[in-house]
Amino acid sequence: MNNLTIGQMAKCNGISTQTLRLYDKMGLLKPCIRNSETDYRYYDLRQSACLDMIQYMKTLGISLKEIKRILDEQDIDVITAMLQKRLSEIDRQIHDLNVTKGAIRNMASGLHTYRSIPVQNTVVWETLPARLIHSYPICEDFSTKGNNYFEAVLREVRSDLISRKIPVSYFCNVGTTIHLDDFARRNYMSNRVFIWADKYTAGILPAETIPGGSYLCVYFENYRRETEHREKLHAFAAGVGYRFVGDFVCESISEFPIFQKAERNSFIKIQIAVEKNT
Amino acid sequence: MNNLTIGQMAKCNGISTQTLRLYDKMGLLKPCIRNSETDYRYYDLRQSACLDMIQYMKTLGISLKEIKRILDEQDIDVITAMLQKRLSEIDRQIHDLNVTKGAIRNMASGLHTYRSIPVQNTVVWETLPARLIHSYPICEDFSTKGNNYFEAVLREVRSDLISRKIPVSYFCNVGTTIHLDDFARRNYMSNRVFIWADKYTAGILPAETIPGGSYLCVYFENYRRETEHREKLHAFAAGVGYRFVGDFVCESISEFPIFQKAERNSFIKIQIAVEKNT
DNA sequence: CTTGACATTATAGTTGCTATAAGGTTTATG
DNA sequence: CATAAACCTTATAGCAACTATAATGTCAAG
Repeated sequence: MNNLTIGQMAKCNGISTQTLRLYDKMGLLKPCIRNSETDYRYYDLRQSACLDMIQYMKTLGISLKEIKRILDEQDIDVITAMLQKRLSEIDRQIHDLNVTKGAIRNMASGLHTYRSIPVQNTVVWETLPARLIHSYPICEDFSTKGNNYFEAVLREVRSDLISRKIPVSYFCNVGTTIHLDDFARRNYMSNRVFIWADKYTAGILPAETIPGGSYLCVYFENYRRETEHREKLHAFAAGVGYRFVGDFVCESISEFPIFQKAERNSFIKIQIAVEKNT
Repeated sequence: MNNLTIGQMAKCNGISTQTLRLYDKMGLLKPCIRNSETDYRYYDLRQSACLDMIQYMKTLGISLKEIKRILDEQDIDVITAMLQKRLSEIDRQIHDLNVTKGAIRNMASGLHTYRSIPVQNTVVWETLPARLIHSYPICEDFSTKGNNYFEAVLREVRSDLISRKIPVSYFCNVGTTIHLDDFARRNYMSNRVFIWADKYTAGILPAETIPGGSYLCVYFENYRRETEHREKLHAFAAGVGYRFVGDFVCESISEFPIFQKAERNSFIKIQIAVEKNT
């Protein structure tokens, strides 16, 4: 009958000639006729049915190798099993994409906070809601042991998250706390590193609560200035007659290695719960 | 201070040495020290911060090239714009995955029907619900013009679907109808090709209804036997005193180019609405 | 009979790695 | 101190599903 050249067949099916040649080479779809002198390929329009099937399986996310296997084996059980497998893969992909969406929103909101914060390097008073965290107990003075040591601790936390299959994005807003009494005595010994909890991580790690209430906070941009700003909290509280009623919290709102590749550079918010002296 | 070899740095960050070398070559992260004699790379643990950022952006689905651009440009606006773009990409991906899920379920149910259908090549009586379709008017007698001609029509439908950004999966269960009067007169002229409508396609193409009711149906496996089975419908209806009250519908339930690469090979259900003669 | 459109093969490029080869360096052990 | 194990270096190829290009051969129309 009227056979089609590779170009015509490609046009009819909305694919490229290269793709048809690839399918031929892979054994997915051979042209029904091959001119033995010129090596030209000639297709029957009815072979489009096979191309339809291939394209369809491709939209299901099946690899060409698997498609070939399916076309070769001709077993409905194999197809059914493959469809089920693909279905659960898709569910996982959708789940992952939703997690990623959360991570992106989180990063965007950190950047937004950074740009819209009115005052940096100054004590501000905020009412904060109760928040959930997952914490890793430690007992280190980062201000004397140094930034390098902090990184080492972070590496351990990160490994733990990965081993628990928690997306690394949760690692992007890490915080530390200092026990109330230690902070009051200016003994700046961090007692835990934490990440924020949400409904997804709550099922994987046990969560603790940072209570809500009145907080004194300072927003600033460099870890090295943490000591300086902690003193501001002390001075402010003393000045207005507040006392500390909760652990000191140091929270990384946004990371900026973009501005300094050599070491961690965060936009930081330190905070401590206070009450009026009675 | 204490610098790390590429292997130690890789281990700390849970990535391979090859990946670190790649990042170096791409300019994403250069080791802080390079021995000019041995070319050995030495990293500072604090450079992990940059790796964290890279890994984080990777989980957002950003390409290494883009990540490099972001690290180089150091512009928060660029980052924010990128995050927004990525967010809408993800929404589209989730949408597409849901469409794919529907397509897989559809294929699986076709295969299931094929395997669980009790009787093939025999007239059965079914009560069918009303169904929505999108149709392409034609005026062709495939039984004389041939299978090849049918393919040509299908190619046009397919192109139209693609141009309207309807997933090709909808093309996988295509059907044809013959007008009631033509069928009754044994004038087997197809008046339309259709695909099934759903909530997704309904917003893109105008939908028509195939009415519900009592149908005489035949399930069979080869297009070539359609004429033969149409006669069975005529004979059965005449035998039990039914008359045709709706268009003849030929529906492809499942495609099997797997069993015959040279041409279309479907599991087919033909059906026509009937009522008892009064 | 030439011209332009089409066909052929072979090769390289895309992405973000991983794997391997062939060779040099460091460190630990006997 | 010699040697081996463990590490480092560069360069190259492989993955998947194409796309792009080059160099060459064939076909149909004017």
